[in-house]
Amino acid sequence: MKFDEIDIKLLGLLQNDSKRTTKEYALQLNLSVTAVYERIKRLEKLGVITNYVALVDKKKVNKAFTVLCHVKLVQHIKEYVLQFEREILKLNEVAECYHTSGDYDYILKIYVADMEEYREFMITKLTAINHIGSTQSSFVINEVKSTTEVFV
Amino acid sequence: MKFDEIDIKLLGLLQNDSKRTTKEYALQLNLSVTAVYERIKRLEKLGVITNYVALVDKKKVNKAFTVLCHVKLVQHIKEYVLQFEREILKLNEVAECYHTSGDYDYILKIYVADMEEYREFMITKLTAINHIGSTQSSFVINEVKSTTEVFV
DNA sequence: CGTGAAAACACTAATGC
DNA sequence: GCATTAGTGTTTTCACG
Repeated sequence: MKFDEIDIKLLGLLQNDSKRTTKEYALQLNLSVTAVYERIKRLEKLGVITNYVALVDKKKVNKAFTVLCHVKLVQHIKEYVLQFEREILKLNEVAECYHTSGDYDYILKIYVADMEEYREFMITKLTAINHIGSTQSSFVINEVKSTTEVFV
Repeated sequence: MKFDEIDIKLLGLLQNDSKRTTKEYALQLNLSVTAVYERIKRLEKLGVITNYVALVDKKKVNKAFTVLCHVKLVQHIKEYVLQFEREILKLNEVAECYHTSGDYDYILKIYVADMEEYREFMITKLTAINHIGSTQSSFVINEVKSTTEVFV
């Protein structure tokens, strides 16, 4: 897939604010409205842009307590892996879950209200999943950087 | 701040797809177009919805190699912390950076094309920052779950 | 890629429930 | 706080040059 300078700039703009008008993007890119419109449609059709979403302030909805939790399974049997992953998908508190190399098997990003809610989550939901060997929770002290933008 | 059931449903809808028409949301919520419109405006004004963005498929833009990098500083002096954080903000490859409790000081999410680009990033950009004690890279084998939604 | 025109939608406002 | 209606102005969308 080939992207020129304009595509890359446009992706940058759309990844930071998708609610502006095509006219505004056109002005910034020194193009006509249709040209921009067609580029956007092309990026959508190609699947480069997967969707458009609203971003929510965690503090305003009382989910400002972020935890990065490292999980190790007791064994790496396919059955255990699949079951763990299936269960994780059901947990709304888990925003992200990555199967990783290194000391732990999985790294999860979890949004809850506070420590109490996290405790509750750990006891009743996370460790309720079978085959978990150990967990190590890293509490987020400060969000230095947090962007959804993939820099092309 | 108070949110009723409808607000919560609406936030869920908008966090998953913000490009639908007010009419469509109205239908799903069994409300009129104006009612939904006013709720959205209220959520925006209150700062609950911070902005709207396009999400990009990392694979399609050749940034599918995700690394979670754990960073430890040599010392936790304010000056070192601030300098590190200031430098991190400049690195486009770093999508997220959290100051955390636990064994490491920071956990970073990094998007690059492949291992080679990661190596280059480590050498020329990350470890070029002063006061870094040690790093530990966890490579993402599989993205089990990845959502921008904050579950209210 | 640009122009121009029609269709769809966002937005505002007023009335009444 | 919501439904309905009506009206205006933008924006999206698309045929065509």
